[in-house]
Amino acid sequence: MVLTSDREMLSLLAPEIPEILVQRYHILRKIFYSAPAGRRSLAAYFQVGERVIRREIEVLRNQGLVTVEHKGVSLTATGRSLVKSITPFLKSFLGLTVLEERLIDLLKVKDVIVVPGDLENDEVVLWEMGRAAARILRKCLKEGIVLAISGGTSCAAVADMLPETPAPAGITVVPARGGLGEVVDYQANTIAARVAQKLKANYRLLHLPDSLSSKALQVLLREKKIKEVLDLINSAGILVHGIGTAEEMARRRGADPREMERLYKQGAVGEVFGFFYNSTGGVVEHIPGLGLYLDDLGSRVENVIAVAGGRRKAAAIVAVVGNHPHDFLVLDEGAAKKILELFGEAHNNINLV
Amino acid sequence: MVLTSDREMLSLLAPEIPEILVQRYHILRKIFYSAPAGRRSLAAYFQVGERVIRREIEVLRNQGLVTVEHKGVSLTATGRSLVKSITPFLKSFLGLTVLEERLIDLLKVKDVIVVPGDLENDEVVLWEMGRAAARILRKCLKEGIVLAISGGTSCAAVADMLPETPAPAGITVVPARGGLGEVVDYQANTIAARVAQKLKANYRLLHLPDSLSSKALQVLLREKKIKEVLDLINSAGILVHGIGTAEEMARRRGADPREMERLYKQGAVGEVFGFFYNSTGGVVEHIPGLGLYLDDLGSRVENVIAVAGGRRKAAAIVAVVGNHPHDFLVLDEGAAKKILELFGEAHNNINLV
DNA sequence: CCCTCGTGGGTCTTTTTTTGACCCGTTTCT
DNA sequence: AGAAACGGGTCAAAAAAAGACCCACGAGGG
Repeated sequence: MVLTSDREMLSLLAPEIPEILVQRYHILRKIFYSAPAGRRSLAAYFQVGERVIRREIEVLRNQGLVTVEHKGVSLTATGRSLVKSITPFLKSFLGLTVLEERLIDLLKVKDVIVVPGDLENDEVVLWEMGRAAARILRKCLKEGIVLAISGGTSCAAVADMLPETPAPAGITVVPARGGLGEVVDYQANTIAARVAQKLKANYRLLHLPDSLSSKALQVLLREKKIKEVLDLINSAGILVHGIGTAEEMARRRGADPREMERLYKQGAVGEVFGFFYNSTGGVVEHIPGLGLYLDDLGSRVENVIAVAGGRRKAAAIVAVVGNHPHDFLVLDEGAAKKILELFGEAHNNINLV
Repeated sequence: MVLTSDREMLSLLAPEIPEILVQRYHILRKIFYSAPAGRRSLAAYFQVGERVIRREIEVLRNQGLVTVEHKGVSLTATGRSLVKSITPFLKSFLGLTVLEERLIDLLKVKDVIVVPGDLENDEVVLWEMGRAAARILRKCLKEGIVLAISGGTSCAAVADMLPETPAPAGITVVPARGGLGEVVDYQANTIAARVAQKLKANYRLLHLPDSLSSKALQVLLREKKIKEVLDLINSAGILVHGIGTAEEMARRRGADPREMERLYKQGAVGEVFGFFYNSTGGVVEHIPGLGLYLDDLGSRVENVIAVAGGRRKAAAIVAVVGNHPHDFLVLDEGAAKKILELFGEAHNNINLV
């Protein structure tokens, strides 16, 4: 037998390590995002005994990674830098590197970032995905480029996690589509504005609902102001978007039972921008809307960053990303593993907390 | 704070790891060298409870690294390959890489290999040093070259650990000096013969005691057979030698108390080939002998490999190697750390079993 | 202002793990 | 044949981990 990586050696020699490492990292990461954090709340969060957390905190404090005050536990500078920089290493530990490579291969995309954890069990994963996507986003930024960003919690996380460091000049941020849903924080307009603010960039908004009758569309397209924004959107050089499950998105768009049934029969599993995709990546339905018009997503846009997490989105991710020339995909471990399951692949990875 | 290596990160996140790792590796290594090994003998060897070993063995067996039969515990193929290939990784874990770099810098040698463990506590370390030196030796072998090797336990270990894989043709192995001491296994002649056998090379022996009167020397030098061997020795392209402490070597050479006193007063700490070095590397005494005549060791020899281990040899190693253009130095962790102590350097490394 | 809530810390008991100390049957080598 | 060494089993002691609780403190809200 040939031992390839240091990680393998370590796991072989000390099989108990990965678990410890992962748990501790998760705790550290949680503290990173929600400091100051209390013992009890952490314990509740990870669904373990308080004493367990207590012990871990003690270790971490001895290591100088956290400080513990009356307000709760926070990270030291070392701790913060550890959370930020440990990912590549931890990833190899969790077998995420392997996951990423498999997904790049299966989905034919440029790059895949798998964030450790499961969005559905651990809200921190969402922020982590946001950070990962934000990192990619920043690398794609060029002077004078137009950045289109869609709505949803994933894109909101990207906006949240985007650092406020200086960006190239002349960037314009636009929402990829019109308004959808009720929560203002998750609407494309809101997110676009927040991103623009962080990048110190200009932004234009689309003050319209996403779903309109064809007639209304025709009228609005003649509006100069709206036309301008739409042109901007369609000249975007970067696109950041989430991915929805067909069912959920149909419901959110207020589809009636008949429409739902039709979608189901057509095998729709994923949705982006009002396009419903079946599992082989075909568009089965299209809700007319204002904004990015792409039946082949990303063919015109140079950099597309898709962000989605959670096991339940696995099929949707495959449907949407797997058959389009997306450049980047950011997802979580849960979704990544589920996708491999869908492809009938075994993944003998370390199972974690 | 900037985190440089994965090892640092791991040690920071899980400080209990290194210890586990090192202990388990040491056990594995011991089994590697003395399989089949019994629980009780291992426990006695490492001076821990039998049950501790038992538990470790269980883990290792679950990992498929060892098999346990009635004869004792042995390594599986995986286990063997682990022991052989883990060294670089483990070294970084033990901070040995740092040690090596410091020593290269301090002693001004081409390369330093530090073997984990302490020769004085763990006999396995000797074999490990032998293996390390043998590896270097094999790399230096070229067709038609003359290899001179001296006596002592260290060089014997090199001979033992030398694999019997095919070597370049036309190699001649010679003892670096005449006979010394009583144990035939550790005499240069014996070792040279064993090395030659393993390399399937020719060898010539020096059937003479190392210490002779000047008169006898003169006579013998005129002997053609002896002259031939001596010429061979002095045309050596590779030299493998151990390093002795001045005190020990003087005693072994049968020095009387007066001579001992003189050596002590002259500050002799190290010995090689009858040359006694003080701590600054000066030759303070020279016992005339037959063989390699080098007051500047290695000036004519292309590749010199010095092998020595144990804390008590630290000063000797510095004296001998530190001031000569030796190419390679193989030593153990104990000696390496002691040397840094001698140089007044702190070494905050992981302390092990 | 007090009162509540969440915080870290202390302490006790229970549970689990680890370790020590045996003994036993078998194999191996002398 | 017999001694020595092997793995394995077992039980009790010890240690470590975890659970459960209470306390004093301080921030924030009524």
